[in-house]
Amino acid sequence: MSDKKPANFIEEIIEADLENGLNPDHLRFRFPPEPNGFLHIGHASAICLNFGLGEKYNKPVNLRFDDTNPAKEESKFVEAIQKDIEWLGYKWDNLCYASDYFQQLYDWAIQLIKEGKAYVDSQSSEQIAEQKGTPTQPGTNSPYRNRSIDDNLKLFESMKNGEFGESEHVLRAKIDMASSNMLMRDPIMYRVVNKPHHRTGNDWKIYPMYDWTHGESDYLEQITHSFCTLEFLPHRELYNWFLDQIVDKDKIRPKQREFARRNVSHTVTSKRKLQKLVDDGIVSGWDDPRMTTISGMRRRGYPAQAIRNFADSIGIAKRDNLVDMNHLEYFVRDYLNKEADRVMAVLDPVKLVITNYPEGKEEILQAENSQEDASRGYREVPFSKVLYIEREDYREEANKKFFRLKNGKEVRLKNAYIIKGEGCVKDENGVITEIHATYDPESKSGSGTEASMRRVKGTLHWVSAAHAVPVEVRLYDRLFNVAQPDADKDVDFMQFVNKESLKTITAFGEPALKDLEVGKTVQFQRMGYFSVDRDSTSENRIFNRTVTLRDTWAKIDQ
RNA sequence: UGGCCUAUGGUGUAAUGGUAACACUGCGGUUUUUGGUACCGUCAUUCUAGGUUCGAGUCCUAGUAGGCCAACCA
Repeated sequence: MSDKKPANFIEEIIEADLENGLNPDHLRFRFPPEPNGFLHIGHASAICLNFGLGEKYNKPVNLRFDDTNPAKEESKFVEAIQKDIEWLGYKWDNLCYASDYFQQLYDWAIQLIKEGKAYVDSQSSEQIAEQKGTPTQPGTNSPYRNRSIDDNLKLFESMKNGEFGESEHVLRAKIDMASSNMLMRDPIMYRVVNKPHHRTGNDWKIYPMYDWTHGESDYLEQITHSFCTLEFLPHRELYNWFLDQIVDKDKIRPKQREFARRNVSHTVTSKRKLQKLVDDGIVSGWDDPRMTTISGMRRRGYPAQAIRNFADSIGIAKRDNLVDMNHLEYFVRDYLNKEADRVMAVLDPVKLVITNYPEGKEEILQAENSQEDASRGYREVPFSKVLYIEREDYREEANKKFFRLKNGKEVRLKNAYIIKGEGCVKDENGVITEIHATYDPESKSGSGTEASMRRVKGTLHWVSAAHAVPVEVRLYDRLFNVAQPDADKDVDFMQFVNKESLKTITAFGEPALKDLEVGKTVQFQRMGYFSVDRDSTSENRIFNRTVTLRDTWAKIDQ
């Protein structure tokens, strides 16, 4: 039993089982992905649930690949999925594959046939579908339902031996064609698939269906609690029926329970839709930083811990939900605020000339790496007469709500001096090409002088023009401009793609940017968090905007 | 025109028959060498109608709304 109060109904189920005599030493969970695609934010929630349970109770969690359909599955997904789970920071106990159980499943199927509980149906899939009925109408029995056990055995073996083509025969459980649960209407247990399997090669010509495989796999691994999403709720009856046929009373009987899938706004997670975004070139691939795949979020610079904190915070329940993307972003900022070093980079540069600063003079200033954590120390930043600042940080005139640089008013250059706006130079189109300011030599940051302590409302980031490092910056925004792009089945989700979800610019950064390694995330002060992309070369650093800072000025300015 | 699941602020979750709580967002404010962070304040008669009870968000009934179920997918 856990020392903590149950956080949700899933934990309550576990606690109740423990109180009713389940030996806590037997607790075991599993995460069972199908290796037919990349993991996304929805999977991340399920991973955090199952592996989180393992951590909470200090009990093992298996990673099991549900690889029963060689037509869709590939080993590259097996590898990608493992990488994603490891990146999230979880460790599985046993690495399992449903395909490891093919022989056992086959043997049990033979047993069911011998007990008269399964039969070979030789109709087309259309005929079988027709007899299945509808949710409001009962089904009818297959003409092959009462085939002799011997015939069933022989046919099933022939299926296994590859003597039939796909769809000629299937093995069905004999349950109840009139059940109100469609899944109990003689569900298919095996079908012929003429494709090599990524692990078993050509050993098998028949492959077990999900329902026949999943519960039995849980049983073989002695999983106590098998948690899945709500759409599997009707499968529970069948899960239990299959277990009833083979379970040994002295062993753990796994229990399936269901929770509501957790959805995040402004994104899609269906494999088909993600593929479409890739195929249409809307994104650069499955790990494009705009994708809410785990690999995409990793590349974007989202910390694994932020995703875990997010999953933890949204909880788990049974009602439909749509969690706002800004909730996820909150945890990204929350984590990065504490963990990311600060640097200065100017995204939309305009020249600032300090007119009273000596020509040719250079100073090396000390800049703190983090206001949140002094122990992270200081770095050196060069200062000189000509700098770059953000174009939006200067106005010739502005009201007093604008506390950035304007003519005749003072502002502080972060880690440097207090300056006063003196004017600007414009080109023939009226575009500002150069801003002029004077500095107060007594006001150097950290000097301890009275002038340096002067209270000035605005603080700007800057980069020395002569020392500026040009870097490519990819400004990412939400991929969709509506909360639920796929809410309406009759409306194409593609029309909600945000055309401005990526803007690529060249920014000027302080020299320290050159040394950041791929995957490192820093805060560009006042601008947001940026992560070094793997497309970077030694000459050209490329930064992905992970997330902006909260920006109350942007709202005021509107 | 069947069966099953669900319904608590803008969003997500909690309250296990006894004063509707927490987080995010929004709004207002304090602090600040990031208009960031931190901190403070503020935003709900729990889908509707009946019933049980001293007492109902919680239990019961009916309604309403949303979701799931008719792949040889998982």
